[in-house]
Amino acid sequence: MTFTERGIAQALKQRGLRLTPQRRAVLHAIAQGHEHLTPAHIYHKAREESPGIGLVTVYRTLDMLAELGLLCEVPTTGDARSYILRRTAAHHHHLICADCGAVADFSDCDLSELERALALETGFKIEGHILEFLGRCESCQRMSQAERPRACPSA
Amino acid sequence: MTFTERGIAQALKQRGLRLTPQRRAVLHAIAQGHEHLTPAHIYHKAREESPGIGLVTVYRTLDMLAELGLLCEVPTTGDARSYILRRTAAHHHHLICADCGAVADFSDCDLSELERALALETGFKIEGHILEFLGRCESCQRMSQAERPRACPSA
DNA sequence: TGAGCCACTGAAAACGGTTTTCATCTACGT
DNA sequence: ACGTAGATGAAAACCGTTTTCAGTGGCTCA
Repeated sequence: MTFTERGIAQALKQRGLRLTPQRRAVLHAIAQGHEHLTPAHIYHKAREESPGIGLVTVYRTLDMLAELGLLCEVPTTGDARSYILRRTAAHHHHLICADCGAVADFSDCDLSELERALALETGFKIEGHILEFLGRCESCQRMSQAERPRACPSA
Repeated sequence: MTFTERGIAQALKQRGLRLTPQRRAVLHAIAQGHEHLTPAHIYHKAREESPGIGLVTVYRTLDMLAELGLLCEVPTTGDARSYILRRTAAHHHHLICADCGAVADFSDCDLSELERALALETGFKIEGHILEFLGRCESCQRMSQAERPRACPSA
């Protein structure tokens, strides 16, 4: 599934949903963004195009897009949820800059071996995995020499 | 660092902190639990031992324990934060049952190769990773033949 | 033993993100 | 044009978390 307006309009229509100006504004806001996006973020961007839009509509649209599989909700340890564009329908992962939120995608994880071993060992039926790398992107590396406490799930 | 009352009491004392009955109750509640624990969860369990305890104290104690490195906050896509016991000081990951929340630990992830490749490719300085497997534990597999929509980050 | 300090506590209020409710509007097929 | 179901925005409700505040109690030092 590609992220084009026509494709999306079609996907909506198939389900009896409509592509309204507000939804368009949300889509554009998202299409511009290349990092993690919080609902508030998207709300502000969308207001530039559609000033009357309410935060509620943004939430509703995000839910809808997530349901269509066009957005991913990213698991976080923070307070606010965070979405990212699902650029490809294929399985992929992210590399996230802890400072500026920039995201790089990658898809070549090979965990099938590990999955098989774990399934055998634990009796779990494994249905998926979350894999995210955390780090600092090039430009943030340059800027920062400040120290910062690190959370738990890391090597 | 091991999860014994004496060890913890000592760790607290070192920092000028105290092991109060309330904190003890929270610790016991956590020690019993073998799955993901939300603050509310812990609160209810702790009340059995220390009925007067307030939710606030639970939050404070959790913060404290996380700071001491005894708990991990698990990244989630849901609303409520979730903690798990940090059984070992070593780097490790989790296998989580989507139905009942049971957690199995494992530690033999080998992502260093992938990390190196990504760092080279993207210029990121990689500082850690999140790896969680989602699935269904043995007993939940047996119980369920109900369908369930699946979230995005999965294979 | 008493005084004072400081960590700790619980209740209540504040807070911020998200969801629900409701009356109104509007896009779309006919 | 018309009717209808989907969509909208404002306000209120909700829920998890944090802050504030007054009070308590353990510890150290005189």
